[in-house]
Amino acid sequence: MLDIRLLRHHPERARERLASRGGGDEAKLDRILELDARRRALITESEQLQAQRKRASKEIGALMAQKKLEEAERRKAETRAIGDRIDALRKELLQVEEGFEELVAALPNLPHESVPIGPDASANAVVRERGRKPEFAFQPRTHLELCERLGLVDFTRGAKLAGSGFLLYTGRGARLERALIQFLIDLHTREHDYTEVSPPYMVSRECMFGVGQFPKFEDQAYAVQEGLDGSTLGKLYLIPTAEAPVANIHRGEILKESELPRCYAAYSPCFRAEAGAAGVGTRGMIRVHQFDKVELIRIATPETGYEELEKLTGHAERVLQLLGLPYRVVLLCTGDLGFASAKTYDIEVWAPGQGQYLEVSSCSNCEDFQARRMELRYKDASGRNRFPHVLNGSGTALARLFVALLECGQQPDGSVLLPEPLRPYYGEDRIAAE
RNA sequence: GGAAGGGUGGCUGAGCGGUUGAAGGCGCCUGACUCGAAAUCAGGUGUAGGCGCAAGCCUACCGAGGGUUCGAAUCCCUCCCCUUCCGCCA
Repeated sequence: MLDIRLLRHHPERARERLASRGGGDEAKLDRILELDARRRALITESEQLQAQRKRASKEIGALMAQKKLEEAERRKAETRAIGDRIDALRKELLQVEEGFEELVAALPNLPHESVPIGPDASANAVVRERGRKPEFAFQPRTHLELCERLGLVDFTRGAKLAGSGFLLYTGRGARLERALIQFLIDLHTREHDYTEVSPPYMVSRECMFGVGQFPKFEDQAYAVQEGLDGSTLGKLYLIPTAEAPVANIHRGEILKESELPRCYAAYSPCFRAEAGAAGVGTRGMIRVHQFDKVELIRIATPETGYEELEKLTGHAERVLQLLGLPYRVVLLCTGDLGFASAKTYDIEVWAPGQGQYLEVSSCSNCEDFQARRMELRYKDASGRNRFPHVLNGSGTALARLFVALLECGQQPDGSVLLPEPLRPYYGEDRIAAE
């Protein structure tokens, strides 16, 4: 949620920044400002009347105490009229506020100045590339072939169980997945500064609103229904990312500045309906309805928000460095930026079987956009309550990491050599060909 | 799921229709006393919104939402959460 004061005092800046996203949201500004003015006028008027009524009520109380009942009755009748007027104003205020809030909540975050301006992914900037792409003396196989030959994932039966887009990891594939989760959590909690948390995999709509997932992307979420009657449908949602529960851990709280930054690492499965994405790149495990991910969250002061973003991105990169996977870091342009984010780095890993980079992490500073939505604040040194910056990044998504590990580590004999740091977790140095 | 009891400020705990944003205590901050500290004494100590250059003024908030009333922390209704007991259950 954007700060209404910012919109009020610097509408031109807001208009320009919103326009840079290319979503046309700047067109809503005039209406928002109009509703804001009306809203404040209504508040002022009704509060003046309330003050008047409050005074009158006290006087009536005094009259009653003095047994001046007749006069008290007369005053009651007068005061009732004030009450009626207040009710009418409040009713209008409620309506105005509803429309106002709906519009403000629908505005995306303002891109940071350092974000390149552009309409879509083609304007993203590659910030750095690391690692050497492996060269093969043979035709590298795709992860699909490797999974099949090594018996790591049963795509057919996965689809039988829940439809296309659901995976059944089997045998050594399931073990590798589990090893990766363990490896990632250990990395972020031991070498980095994260506290491990294990959140609910369903959250309330308040949480979904808090991170900016709702209302805009409601069609991308799986809604859960409890029991037979349907009365609970829409109360809980399967999380599309652990960001949804974890960023909300402190919703509605006032943290102490000395407690910042708060850093959490969480493993969770992620559920995404991917409505409208059917048919496009849906084969294999690159785009699925359920995948595992380790998510990193940092809650920091606004002063340190952007340092924290670099740090967070570095933590996610460390994963790929340790696993010896070639990757690049991409700075998203204004048009490609997520709804809640002010600045995002995507980390893409090289997948030789695909001949392309796959996004395995997205590290964002949402500034105070989410904090506002979830009423998360902190008390600064001078005792003032402020909204902190909330950052999130994948550290990292697993299905695609799995793909890159297989495709990069494949050997001429069809086995897959695992990177050194992963071996203790997996228990062997390779996935041998059968 | 059933029954009972609860949800009041940073904590504890009164209030049960009127001048209560909320007694008392604890904590915290400032000052006095002290060489210093403790103890003691005095004062202060919530959040949000509106108006105002500011000082400040006003409004709302006692789990959430509605209702009754001139007036609600106090009365009524609905919902949520917590505790205990019972049931069910991984």
